[in-house]
Amino acid sequence: MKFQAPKGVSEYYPPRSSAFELVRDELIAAAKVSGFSLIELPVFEDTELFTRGVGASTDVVTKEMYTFEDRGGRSITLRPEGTAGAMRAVIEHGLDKGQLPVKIWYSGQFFRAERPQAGRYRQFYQVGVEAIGLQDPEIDVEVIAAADRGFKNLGLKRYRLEITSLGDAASRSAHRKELDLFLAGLDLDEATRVRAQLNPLRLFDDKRDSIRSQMASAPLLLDFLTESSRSHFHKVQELLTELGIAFTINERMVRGLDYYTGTTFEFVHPDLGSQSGIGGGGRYDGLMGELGGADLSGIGYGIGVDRVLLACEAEGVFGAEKALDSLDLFLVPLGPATKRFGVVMMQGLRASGVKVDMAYGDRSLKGGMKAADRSGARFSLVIGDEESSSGQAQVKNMKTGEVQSIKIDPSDNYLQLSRFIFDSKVR
RNA sequence: GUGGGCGUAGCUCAGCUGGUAGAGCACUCGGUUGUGGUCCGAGAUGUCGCGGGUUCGAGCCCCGUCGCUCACCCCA
Repeated sequence: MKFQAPKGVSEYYPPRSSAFELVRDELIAAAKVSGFSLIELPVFEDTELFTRGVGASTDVVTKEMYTFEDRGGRSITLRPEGTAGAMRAVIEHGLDKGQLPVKIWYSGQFFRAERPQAGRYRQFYQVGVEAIGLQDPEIDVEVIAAADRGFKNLGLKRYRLEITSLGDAASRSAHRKELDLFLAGLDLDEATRVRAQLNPLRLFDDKRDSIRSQMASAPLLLDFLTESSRSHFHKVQELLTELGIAFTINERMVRGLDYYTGTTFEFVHPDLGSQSGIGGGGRYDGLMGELGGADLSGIGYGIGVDRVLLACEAEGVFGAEKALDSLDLFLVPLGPATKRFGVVMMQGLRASGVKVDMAYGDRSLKGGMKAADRSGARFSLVIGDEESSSGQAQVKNMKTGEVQSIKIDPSDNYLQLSRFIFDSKVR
């Protein structure tokens, strides 16, 4: 029996894992620099949290949740998204009773039992933020800008931001009335009609030509916004423009989770295959109340790290992958005695923060140098009997090939060598 | 849940109208005394996804099955 990873999971192993790590850390860094604090959450929750929070009619809840019974007979679900769990924690620990807004970020694995496809996995990785307790359009823009900053810092260029407003409850019910009337006159198959009853907005996102052409003349929610919704959305656009964040209005944008209201947005990338969304989010006015907390509004996003990685690779924003987290130094010992010398030396260097590894096994000099090359280390250093006894060695710059004599002295923790390496890093 | 494509060496794949398996990359060693990348030489590696059938003979044909993948529904 040969074991295989479960269907539809993404795994990252060297060398690509360092690219994944970089993407994740950059997205997190953007959240942190925007003033969000970490909230560390469980990957499973009470099933009802999601049926109530995400919405019982959504596809996520009806057919995509990993749900099981734990030993105490409780129904448990692996989290399919982050906001519901974050709100639960905020309410449970009374963060909503402190100073507002509450600004938190999270990251980790999420789970949806779907048929896998390019960029769509059953276990996927997300970095998200939530800002709770403010109605101002400024906070909408701040959240969007935080996501945008992450993408920009990674060097992405070809992504696009799409925004819309789902309005307040009055806007939506006015629109729904018109939309239901319109849909009643369409030629739809049974499954689609059922879907339309649960949430008619979903039909805007259908990719089938027969539906698309019929929906072309459907009444748009944006045309039904109340005065306050309209003005909020307008301010969001103004501020985005002022910040130089390009966007397009997608009046047909649909999100898969029921809790979204008002400002809603999605970042899309053209090079990912069918799943073009790399991140998205929006405002959720009723969610906190629905989950038993104070009736506060919030806004947040979730960014798919797996997809952003694909986007980065499609755009070629990384250089050689092995350079991403490459070693500073690679030691090539000759013979057993110098191997011991090398192990001791590495500990000394690591203590001062030098990233160092060495050739193990009994490799020839050529083999050792080859290993040094493959490791991607910036410098190599051969240690034989001569070096260990004289305390003098040649550091070789692996890129330029130039060598330099340097003192290696255990008693000062190889100070000269580590200095040399750090100095060369600055350049 | 529905539909398409594909399963041959670690990876990417070739294998003509059936005659019992190959390339490139990667890997290891070497090209005479201690310096990698290029070049040259040598070497190791496969239950040709699995099960059954047709045939003197199946990687190739047929049936089934499992897996991967892409797309639809939907979504990060």
